[in-house]
Amino acid sequence: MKDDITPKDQSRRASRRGSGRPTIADVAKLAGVAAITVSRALRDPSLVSAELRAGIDTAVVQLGYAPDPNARALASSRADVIGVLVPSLTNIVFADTVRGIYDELGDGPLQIQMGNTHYSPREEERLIRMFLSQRPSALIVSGIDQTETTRKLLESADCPIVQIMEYGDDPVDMLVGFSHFDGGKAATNHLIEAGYRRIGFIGARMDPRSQRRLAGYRSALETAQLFDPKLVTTTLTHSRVSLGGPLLADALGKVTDLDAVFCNNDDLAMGVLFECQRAGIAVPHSMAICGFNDLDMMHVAYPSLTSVRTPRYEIGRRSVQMVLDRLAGRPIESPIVNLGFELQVRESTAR
Amino acid sequence: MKDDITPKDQSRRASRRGSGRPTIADVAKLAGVAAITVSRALRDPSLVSAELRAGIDTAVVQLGYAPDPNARALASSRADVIGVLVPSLTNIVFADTVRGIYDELGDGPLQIQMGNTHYSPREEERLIRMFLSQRPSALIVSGIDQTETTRKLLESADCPIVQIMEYGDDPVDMLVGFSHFDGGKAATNHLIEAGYRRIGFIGARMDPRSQRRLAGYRSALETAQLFDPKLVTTTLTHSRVSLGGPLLADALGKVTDLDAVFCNNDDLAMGVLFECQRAGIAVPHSMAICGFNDLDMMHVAYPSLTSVRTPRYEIGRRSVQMVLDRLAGRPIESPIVNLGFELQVRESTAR
DNA sequence: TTCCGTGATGATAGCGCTATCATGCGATCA
DNA sequence: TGATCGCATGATAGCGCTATCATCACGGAA
Repeated sequence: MKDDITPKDQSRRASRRGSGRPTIADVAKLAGVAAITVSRALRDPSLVSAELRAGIDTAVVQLGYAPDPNARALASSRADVIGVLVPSLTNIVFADTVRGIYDELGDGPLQIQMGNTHYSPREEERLIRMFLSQRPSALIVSGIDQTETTRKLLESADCPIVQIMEYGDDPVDMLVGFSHFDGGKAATNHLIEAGYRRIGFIGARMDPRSQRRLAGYRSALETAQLFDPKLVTTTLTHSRVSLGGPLLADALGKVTDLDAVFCNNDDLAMGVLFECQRAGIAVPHSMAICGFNDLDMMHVAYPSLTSVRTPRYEIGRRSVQMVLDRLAGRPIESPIVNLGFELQVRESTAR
Repeated sequence: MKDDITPKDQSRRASRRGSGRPTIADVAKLAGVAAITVSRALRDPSLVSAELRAGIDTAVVQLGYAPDPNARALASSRADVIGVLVPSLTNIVFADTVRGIYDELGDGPLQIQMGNTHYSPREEERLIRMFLSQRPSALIVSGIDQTETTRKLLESADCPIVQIMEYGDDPVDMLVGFSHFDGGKAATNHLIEAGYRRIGFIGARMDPRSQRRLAGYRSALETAQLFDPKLVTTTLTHSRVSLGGPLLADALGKVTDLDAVFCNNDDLAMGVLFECQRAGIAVPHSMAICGFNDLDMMHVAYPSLTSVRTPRYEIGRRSVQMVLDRLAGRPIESPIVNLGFELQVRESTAR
């Protein structure tokens, strides 16, 4: 067993470098064709006759050959990588979207390179520069509020770009999302129609999407002549369930007759619910609660919580579809896709 | 504005291929040194004299040069990429861990390539093969239950490997995690000590870690002579808050005098709490609830929920530290790190 | 003085793959 | 029948970078 060196090992051993793994040249030799033919057979079998293809496939299996993505990327100046930029990895909203992206990509050749911007436009710019140096096949970025420099970088990148999560009319290239303004407005209108009059807004980490939801909330209240700046309670710290209670307390400190809250997201809504339970505030009679995103927990909470269902997972899938269509040269129906949202009315807002 | 072609563009235009971006050769020419010197200055400035370094840095900035990671990987047969394999992207446990990994890597040269195994060992094997074809700098994989083939693949990979999330004495290379068996046992012992006697187990998607928590639960109950197979209620579907209620109902159908449940994770525990509220079951008097992981929501729930706090984020950071130490040739204190857990006793288990 | 070691720099030759152009061959057309 | 075309295959030359070895200047030891 100790001298079982294969011929390949020996030839490799003589060379100075190399990985020891079979290369396209090894496959070519075994199959009795030129390396370039193997390359073609692997990338697009229709370019090679059936006989050669069979021989090549056999050789590939026999050697356990796997193409080197780095060599491929260098030679073709195009990496089989999609860069994905999200502001947070732990925010379930983006986690769902990223899951949609992975699912839609399946076990195809495209890999994902993920970047976490931590809600920082500067960090986003740095990551985009870094990603572009790899010549990705496409870039998927969150939001539409890039810095001017970032936008120029994206515009001059020669690959498909998809901006996700938001709706807007001036994407760098393609866009898929929904209107946060409309979502905030719809939720607030629902509370108004349900008969609530002192409707607060509770928000954490006021990123651009949160700001737009707030703007929608404000627009609805102003139309109904119910807006009051004191109704708005926000903080810059990142959102979490345990922030809901303190923010509600803040809000009640400013507006004692508060009878409803539109929470910037479901975590806060859940925290508000717990705080109400603890403080003995009846939901929905004394306090209505509406969340945003409609996470799974919302419909089982007691009382069940009204929320705005957002198409997070679908956004991920759709963005990849658009990228794949573009890469395959297929026509894109529309470069701007609005996937909408759906208000889920439940016990927490039924007076 | 239409004829503003720079000299670089013109020379590039003459060549058949190329990206149009400045290369190391451009920097070298501008700085008046050889390409290899630029390469050295970029990778390890101490190899190059201060004067040359200054000139090179200037040229880099002036040209906006960024190294091509693909070319680098090809030439050095080592990509600046760490492969990370997790079973789920939306499970907050892994999201926290991945966040720790990203945070510890910071803006260093190493990138992350993430793979989602969907709790499938076969998929894990496929992804590891794919990752290895890139010659990653390191691999971080979840759990210790790889297939035999996968384990061999990992053992023969010539890069650091860290298995995370679990504790065991036979890692492929390095390991950082904690004992799920002990966690399950500690939680169950707490319930026993608190005076509960009919303690159920509720679990979803019984992956290996869940199985070990169940084994810990069972061990504790058997020691106390309280075990009864009917106490265990599990399902294979993936865990979510809305599964807690139905599972509790199942459990109560089998064991009418159930007085406590140890939930496989916090989502289920939260679902169980809501179901109790809805069904009018007093927590903790008639039903104790204990979760696992101690997500943020647990301590603000009403009543607050007992849980086992797990070092998810820290596992991510530590795994990267171990990888970086190894890559830098620094000594590793111990290849096996047990980060432990901490039982957080709250209202939901205080009879 | 001679020699060798050391450290900085350079020349060369790939890494494994693919873009590009060249070749050969049979089919098609006037 | 010869010109022409399309198609399958091959030869060649890089993609942008780094491993390896070569070179050179300098300083200290013998």
